[in-house]
Amino acid sequence: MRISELSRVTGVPVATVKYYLREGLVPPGRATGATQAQYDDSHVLRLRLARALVQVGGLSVAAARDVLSSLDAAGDSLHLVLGAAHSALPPRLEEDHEPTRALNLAASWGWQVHPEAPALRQLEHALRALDDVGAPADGERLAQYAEAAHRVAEVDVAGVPTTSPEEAATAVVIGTVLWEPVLLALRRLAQEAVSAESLGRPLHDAGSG
Amino acid sequence: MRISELSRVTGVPVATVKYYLREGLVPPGRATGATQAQYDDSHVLRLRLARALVQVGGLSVAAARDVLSSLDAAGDSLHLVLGAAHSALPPRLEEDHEPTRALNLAASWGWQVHPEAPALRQLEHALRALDDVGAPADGERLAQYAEAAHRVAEVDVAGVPTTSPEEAATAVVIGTVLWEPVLLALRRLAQEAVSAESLGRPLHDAGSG
DNA sequence: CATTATTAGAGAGTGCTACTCTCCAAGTGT
DNA sequence: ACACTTGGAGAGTAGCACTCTCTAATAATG
Repeated sequence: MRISELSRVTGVPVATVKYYLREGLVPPGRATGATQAQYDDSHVLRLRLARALVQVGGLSVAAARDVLSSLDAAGDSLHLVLGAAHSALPPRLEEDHEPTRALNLAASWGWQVHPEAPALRQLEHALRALDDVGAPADGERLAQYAEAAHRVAEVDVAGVPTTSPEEAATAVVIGTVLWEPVLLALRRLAQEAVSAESLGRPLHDAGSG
Repeated sequence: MRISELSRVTGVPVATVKYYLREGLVPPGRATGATQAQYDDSHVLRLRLARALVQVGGLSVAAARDVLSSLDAAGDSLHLVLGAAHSALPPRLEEDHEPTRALNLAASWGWQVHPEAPALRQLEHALRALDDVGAPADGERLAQYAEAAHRVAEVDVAGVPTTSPEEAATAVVIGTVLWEPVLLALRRLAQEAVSAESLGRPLHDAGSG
């Protein structure tokens, strides 16, 4: 197919497809002439994945490129793919501190993590932000969060197919990046539901009594 | 204190403090003249909260203003504060579909949610993105996620103080927006830990066998 | 073969956001 | 008195994700 059909099938504007092509999110089509190229189903899938990483996963175009290219070159290790995905995910921290607290917490839960893991710094950053705001994280709440996170992570890892390295790598990226918004949406939904039954009504009624 | 001290104490550049003042994230100081104003501890706290919402929570300046102002006018209902926080949180969806699947799921778990809840549309959007990418969400995984999300939400709601409406409202915002990155970081950390023990080693070894 | 539409590719332009800089009269500290 | 700081507002900047424009080459059609 040509670029206009690729655009029509995916719903991504032609100009944007060209932009993604230029930025390397999508590999070039098979050139059949100086001003002509052919695209196939793999381009369709790749473009959709790129689009989802950017629009749903919240990755910048540059970050999405990194993740997608790690996906190409990753028959070797799924850890590299996971690392690439983690490095690409927001938030992007400009100033970072030594993740001492985060390391201690991870150790206290028996989690074996690389000391340079971006998630460690993200956790440290988030914890310090809670301090600054006058609401430091308490251990109990953190432990509950950690347990929930661990449960989810187990599901994530269990969901990775062992059929082929390519499929596995793609599944890791999807599981890491695209399931994240699912988790956030579910948390917010659950907050609503829980607050409706345990906070909303009592507080509403308590207003006059 | 004057603006330069406010800046020094919080680590936010004077120019940025002025910008936040202009945008209404931080209330004006008590004017003592045409070119002089006094700020106090409440301004310090407010500035830190604004900064955290923007830099850690990922809110836009406009969204942070909305959340913070809902916080001011919310002795009435914590639901309004929660709703404001949820509406302000990314991702910002431009095109949205009817959240039929999300509604069904919520109902199937017995979650009572408002049909117009932003989180519903976010969930619907995320589910469709998974479809597009050729990896539709399976019910089992969703159920596991939902259970984890529900557990976290219960902790969130339980952590809201009942001392005063102001404190409660602030706690809701902090719990919703600033604990979100904590959860994400923990999930990524757990993914690393779990994948190291159950994916990494086997796959590494299997490379040659 | 003539004509019209489409295309690849690259450069430039746009709209938006979050700052950051510049100014200046008014006020402060010594 | 006089250098220095401040509040406030307007203008400028940088980065990002597109989006438009242009050109020569090709495809489609009669």
